[in-house]
Order: sequence, then C-alpha cells, then structure tokens
Amino acid sequence: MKTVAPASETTRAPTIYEVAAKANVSIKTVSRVLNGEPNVRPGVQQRVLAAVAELGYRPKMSARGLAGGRSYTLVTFLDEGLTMDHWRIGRSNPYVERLQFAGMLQCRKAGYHLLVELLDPNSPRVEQWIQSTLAALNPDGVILTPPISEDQKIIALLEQFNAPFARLSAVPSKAACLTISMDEVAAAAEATNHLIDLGHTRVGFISGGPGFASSALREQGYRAALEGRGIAFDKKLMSIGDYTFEGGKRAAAILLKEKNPPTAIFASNDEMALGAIHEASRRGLAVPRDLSVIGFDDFPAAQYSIPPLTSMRQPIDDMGVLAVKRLIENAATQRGAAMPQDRAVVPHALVVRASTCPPPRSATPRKTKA
Amino acid sequence: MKTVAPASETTRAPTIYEVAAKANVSIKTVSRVLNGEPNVRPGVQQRVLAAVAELGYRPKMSARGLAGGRSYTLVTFLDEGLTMDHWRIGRSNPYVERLQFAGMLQCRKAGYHLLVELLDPNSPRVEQWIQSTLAALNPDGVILTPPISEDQKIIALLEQFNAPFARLSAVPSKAACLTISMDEVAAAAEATNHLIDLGHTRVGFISGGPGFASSALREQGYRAALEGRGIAFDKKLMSIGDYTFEGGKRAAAILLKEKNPPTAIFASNDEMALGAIHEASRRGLAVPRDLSVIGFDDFPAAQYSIPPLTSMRQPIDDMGVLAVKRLIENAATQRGAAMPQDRAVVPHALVVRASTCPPPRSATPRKTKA
DNA sequence: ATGAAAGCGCTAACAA
DNA sequence: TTGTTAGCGCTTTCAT
Repeated sequence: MKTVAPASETTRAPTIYEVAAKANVSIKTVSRVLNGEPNVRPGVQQRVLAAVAELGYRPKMSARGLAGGRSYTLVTFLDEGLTMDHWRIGRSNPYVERLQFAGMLQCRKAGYHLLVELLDPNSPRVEQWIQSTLAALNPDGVILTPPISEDQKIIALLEQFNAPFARLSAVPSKAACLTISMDEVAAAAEATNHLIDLGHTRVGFISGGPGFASSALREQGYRAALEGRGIAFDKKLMSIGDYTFEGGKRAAAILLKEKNPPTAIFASNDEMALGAIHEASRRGLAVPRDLSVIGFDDFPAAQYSIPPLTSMRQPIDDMGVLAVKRLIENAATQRGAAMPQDRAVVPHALVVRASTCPPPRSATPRKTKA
Repeated sequence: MKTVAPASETTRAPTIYEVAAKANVSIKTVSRVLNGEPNVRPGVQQRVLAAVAELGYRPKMSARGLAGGRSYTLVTFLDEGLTMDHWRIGRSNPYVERLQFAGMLQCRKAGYHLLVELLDPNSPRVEQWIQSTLAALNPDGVILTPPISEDQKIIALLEQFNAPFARLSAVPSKAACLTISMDEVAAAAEATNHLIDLGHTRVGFISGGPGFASSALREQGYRAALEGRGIAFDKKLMSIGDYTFEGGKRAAAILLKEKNPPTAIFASNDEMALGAIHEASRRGLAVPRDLSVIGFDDFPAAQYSIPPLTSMRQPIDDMGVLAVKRLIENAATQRGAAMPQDRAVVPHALVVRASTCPPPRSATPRKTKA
C-alpha cells in the first residue's frame, strides 16, 4: 500500500495521509499524536513521530483551521489613527514593537501566529469591520491595546461576537475578558518618591494624553506620593502633555518658565521625558545637574538618550507574553468560548540611570565639573 | 427558501451559502463576484454585493486557503540570531519595524496578511524548518531580509521548494526571485560628496558589519567619491564597525585618536553615526562644529538625535511595499509559480539635518558661541 | 453566463 | 486503543 511520492523536481508538501501510510496507522491516529490527544500507545506514537520527522510534515494551518475551528492565530488590534500618525511622522513605536515581538515569540512556542490589524473605533462601520475581520481570520484570541482597549463600544462588540480577548488596560471591565495591567498608581508614586528621596521638593509633573486612562492614574500616583511625603501639591508644577516628544517639550517649557521652577520633572512617559530634556538643554539647563528628569515606560530609547533616562519600567513584554499565554490556554481548553472575566497585574520596576540626581541646592554638596 | 438565521444571542459568521441564498444565485456565482472573475452579469453582481454587504460577509481565510491553494498570506523571514540579539538588549529595530509596517499596510489593501518568522540559517535543520514552515503557512510569497537574503543556501532552498520570494539585498542573484535594493554605491558616494562639498578633505569612514553585503558597497561608494574628487584615500581614515552603536563609538574613537583626525565622518549606518557623535562629545568635540557626522539609513532616531542627524535615506518602506505588491501580483497571475528572476532598484535621497557643516578651519569663518 | 459536484487537508463525532 | 465517515467553507473542474 505504499504510495510512492512522485519524485518531482520541486519537493511537494506531504499530507497527513502520507504520514499515516508511512507509519502504518490511520490519519486519525496521526492527528491524535500531533495534537497530544490520549489513547495512543507509545510504540505507535514513536512510529508516527518518526514518519513526521522523516517527511518534514507539518499540518497545514488552513486545513486545521477549517476543520477544527481553531486557527492557531491570534490578532492584535491597534488604534488605526494613532498608529498611522506615528507611522507618517516616521516615528518608531516601541510599545507596539515590544508587544508584538514578545507576543510573537510566545506564540511560536505553541505553534501559533500573531497578526496585527488596525481598527478605527470611530468608523461608522466598526461593527461590520470587526465582525468580518473576525470571520475572515477566525482568530483564537484577540489582544486589545490602548486606547481601544478602553473603548466601551469595542469591548461590547468583541463580547457580542463571542471572541476571547485580552485587554491591555489600566481600567477594569466587567466584560468577559482578561484585563492585563501594571499598577499605574503605585508605579507613578514610586517614580515620584525616587525624586523626593533624592531631596527634591519642587517636583513637576507632565501629564499624558487625554483618551488614555493611564494618564490620569499616573497623575494620581504623583499626587499621592506628594501627599504621602507631606509636600503640598502645587498646580503650577503640573503641565499638560500628550505622550509625544513635542508635547513634552512644550509642557516642560511652561514648567521651566515659572519664577520658581521645579528642580525635577516626572514626565508620564519616556517620549515626553526626552522632550523635557531637550527643552532643558535648549534653555541651558544641564540634566541632571540643574534638573532631574524621570520618565515612565522605560522604552528602548531611554537607555541611549543623553543622559540615559531614569524611568519606571512598564512591563510591556510580560503583558504581551501573558496575554498570548492565556489566550492560547483558553483556546486549548475552552474550545473557542469567551475568556472568563479576569484581571492580572504585572510587576513594574524603577530603572535608575543618569537623568536624576539630588537638586542643585540640596544637602548633598555634589560638585559637577562646570 | 429563506433560511431564517437563528437569532442566537451571539452573532455567527455567515457563510457563502447564506450569501448565495440571499442573492438567489449559486455559491459559485458568489465566489465569482468576490474574486473578480468574469462572466457575471452586472445585475447579478449587484445582488450578490448587496447580500454580502448586508450580511457583513467575508470569506474565511482558512477555507479559501484550503480550497484554492492561495493563503492570502505573505511571510517575512528575519535572521533569528540577529533579531534575538536586538531583542534581548532591548533595542528597537527600525529596519524591521518600518519594513513590517509598510508591508502590512500594502497587504491590507489587497486583503492580504503579513506574518513574521525567524529563521536560523546556521541551524542544521534549516531545510526541514523551511519546508515545514512553508507547508504549514502555505504563504503566497516570502520576503527575505538581510543577511539571510544573501545566504546562498537559503536562496537555493526557497527556490527548490518553489516558493515565490523577494530578496531585500544589494547583491544580485540568479535565482528565480525578485531582488530589491537601493543603489548602495551611488548613495554612499553621494553621502561622501555631501561632506566634500562642505569643504571637508579629511573624511573618515566607518564600515559596517561583516556578513552584510551592503557594508562593502558603501565603502566602495566612499572610495569612489574620494577618487572622483581627487582626494587620496587614506587608510588611517577607515575604521571597522559592526552596524551597532557601540561599534560606532569604538570605531570613532580610533579615528579621533589619530594625530591628524578627520574633520568629518561618514558612518555606514545611523546607529554607528549616533555612536560616533556620542564618542565625539565624550572627547569634548562638538558636532558638527568640530566634527561633521553623516549616517546612512535615515532611521527614525536620526531626526531626534542631538544634533539631528544628516543621513542618506534607505527607502525601506518603498522596498517593503514593492516586495508585497509584486508578490501579490505574482500570486494572482501565476497561481503559485515562482517569481521570474528580476531586479528592482528603489531611489534613495540625502536628508540634510544638523550634524554636518563646513570644517572648522575651512573658508567659511562661521563662529559658534564657545 | 451560471450551476452541480468534487475535493483541498484536516478534526470531530462515532464506531469498532 | 484505533479506524471510519462526515463535514468545515471555500475554489475548482466540468457541465449546461
């Protein structure tokens, strides 16, 4: 019963039938082995595995997807407007890059694949769009990134279509999904305390983009830290940014123009922190000698800026890995059912580099070469 | 004959049968309309389109892939070692990011999807790995990035498996594939000439990574420009880098230590240029006042460095778009056959920013505030 | 110009 | 413990 493979010039992909034939078992048994199902004797399993190895066989995703309902595919939805803006200015997008790559690596371990899709929450036809995208891709899970992870309509839609999904967001949701976040408030407080510990009492704050829940939480942490250390909150030390480099520059400029300017600035993301540093040096201020700056996110650029940026690490890699892990787990055990409502908080960490030091007129009489 | 959709609580994805029923045609006709095949009367087409819109129907990728052989998927192969190194140090990878995103956007336009796969050309089982990956994904096309786009074994394997593929590489290949590149030599010469035009005669060069064909070509362009302007090539002005920030620093240090150091440095990529700038300021040299630095690639970081980096733009976006376009075109017309051997050169452009200016002791007596 | 029937390569019931 | 038989939702022949 041996089917001689046509020795064509170009190698053809083997099918499950060829593996079954070579191992002298039925295709179902091959399927069992490949999917780790029980009820296969070790000996048979060995034969099948050997045949698989010899043929270099790998089940075709489309066939599996069609027959089994599982696509072995996860999809990340990114906010279309935001992403395209980034793209057009030619800026890199570390959040997406890290998330995507971490997710991809985790997917690989399970034979999964990760796709990226852009989603415009303001389009009049989001519903249709989501439905048809889910239908076309039939993903085993969806990862929602900010700010669409905070969009109630999107969340409701995903729930309605019964898609298992994980939200990367600091705000909880009652929807049937996994919400992954870091403790934004505590992290922001720790960042602020780092500055206070250094001796700073006039600590400026640059807030983030409206539309991002994280922004308000980071501000909340900043204020909590101040209060906890008995430092009065000063409205003049707060400036509104938008999570961009330019916004950071503008916000810093306002702060630095004050008659009694801050000796340290906590920018609620790295890009703005870099903008603040830029603005400081533009005004002849040396960082950190004259002004300490701490960021938030600890994105790649933080380590290569001048000076290297002290920052609060957002564990985006870990979040991506966790999202993927849980989604795949869910697909494997719940057969496509929605995720049970759940929440996961991933630990953050302060990364001290060279952009923070005690204030100029502080107790520490540290001299810097003028 | 109307099948009433079960008004279940969770919306279910419609199939081609439902569309056909609603439009009163056979599923084959629906298929024709969806795939733009001929022999459909306008009226019928309208009916079908209306039904599709009403149902929010989108053909399921896996079904299409299984039945038609086309997967509507393209895959990019990245060098595994290189990519993982980048990843681990927490560096961003603009080349991949831009390529990936540009490709993804182009894919979207055609209903395609772009996947990323890591490929280790040194693994003893690359062949198996490639074969099984191609079998599993059944991509309509493959995009090869440097340095694996220059790996003869990989190229041969892809050709053997009959996969249509596009190489992003400066070196030609006789293989059945599309080779996309920029004119590295001309671009490097132009970058060098920019410096010479500014009045520099002692122009240093930092070469790139061994294993990248681009490196040798850029050096070639540098030497050609020198020769073209009657400037003698000086071995002492050449330093070996490795396309990394650190490598750029080290290479610049060697150049700057010379008794008669260069007044300008052409680093053969942006990362090294940034490293060179870093090294220069570490030695108390102001860029560009004391030392002009020009990069190559024009990656995002170039515009945000201090000072903003003058660089030769590598049109990586355009290359990605072109690769995707041609691969999809091929899939649509050649039904999975390999690409005809072809070559495409994408135009480059010099982007002048603030890291280059005339040399200190040049004709231009420009004063900078000390 | 349109439709009927036959798979694509798997997984999922259901037998044995 | 294993194999048989249906489909999954499409695209292809090949009729008509």
